[in-house]
Amino acid sequence: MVEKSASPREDADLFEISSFTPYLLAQAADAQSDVFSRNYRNRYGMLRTEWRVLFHLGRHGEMSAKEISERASIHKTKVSRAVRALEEKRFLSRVTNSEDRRSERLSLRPPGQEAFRHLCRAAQDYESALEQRLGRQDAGKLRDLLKRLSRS
Amino acid sequence: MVEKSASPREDADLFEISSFTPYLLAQAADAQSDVFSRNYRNRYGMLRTEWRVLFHLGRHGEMSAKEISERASIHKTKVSRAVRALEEKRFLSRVTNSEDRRSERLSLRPPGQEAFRHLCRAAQDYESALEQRLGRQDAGKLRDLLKRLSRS
DNA sequence: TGTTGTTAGTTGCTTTTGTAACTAACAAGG
DNA sequence: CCTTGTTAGTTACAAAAGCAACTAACAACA
Repeated sequence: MVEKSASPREDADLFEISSFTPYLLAQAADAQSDVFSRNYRNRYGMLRTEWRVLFHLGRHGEMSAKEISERASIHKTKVSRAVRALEEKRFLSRVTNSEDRRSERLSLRPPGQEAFRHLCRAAQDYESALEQRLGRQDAGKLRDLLKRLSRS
Repeated sequence: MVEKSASPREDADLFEISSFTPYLLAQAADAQSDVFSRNYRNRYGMLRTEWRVLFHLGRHGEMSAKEISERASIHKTKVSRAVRALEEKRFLSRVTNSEDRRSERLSLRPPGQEAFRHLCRAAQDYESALEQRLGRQDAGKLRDLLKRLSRS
């Protein structure tokens, strides 16, 4: 037993990518958004940004595109396109804000509210399944750690 | 104090998107890859998939595109494009496998090895900073949880 | 008013990703 | 040898994201 591996570098210099956090994050994010959002897309034909916008409008009520953009940290061009898509699906209505005619008050129409309720149920089911898988404690810990990471 | 909020839905039906795991994952993944990979891109002009491929070749030595694709769970078309880009930067060489001429043996050239070493150092620095921020215990816990999530 | 600077939102263009179809090489059986 | 089926890798096309430039509305002030 002279050599343990045929790796091209000394072990001291090696770094295991499979434990590299940004890599793990990307991997996990892909895996989970596949599980959830792909599913969701099939049902309502919505893209990820669209259901994020829907989520915010459903949860917090009438607001402007700017507010959504800030709250959700989504770039304004993405919000703009998502709003248009949701309007075309008749999920929301836009009314020019009379106080400041540059902006519009966005709000969910009944079909949008229905989709929001359905989305909430799906999200809750998803979280329950996750807690089953990771355990209640660890699922909570994960959310906590991810929140801390996002603030940077 | 009659109403606590002007939300359009009953609280019982509400679901807080800011605690929704797939959403938190996407947010955190974006934030962290910004911190790391954007930085890295500037230095070597590489995209995320490119340095992932580089990582695998540097760490495990000569292998085929197929093997990279399997080990790293990257779709073969992405690997194909990354390999071409790395070849154009003269970071790797491709030699047709004489055993099976459909595939090629890929290996890092000196500049690629240099980039790999630099990447390892940067990744280690990144992880150190993360451990400082989250604490050693929690950083480890995070990696552990993310690994469990990826297996699905 | 008119000028300058800022903000909300949209549009156009370029880069990147995802998907499906394709080529070339192989393998097994007739 | 000639099918038939499979595999490694590439290419072409469509969907999506990122970025910069643009329009319209506002605000402050000479």
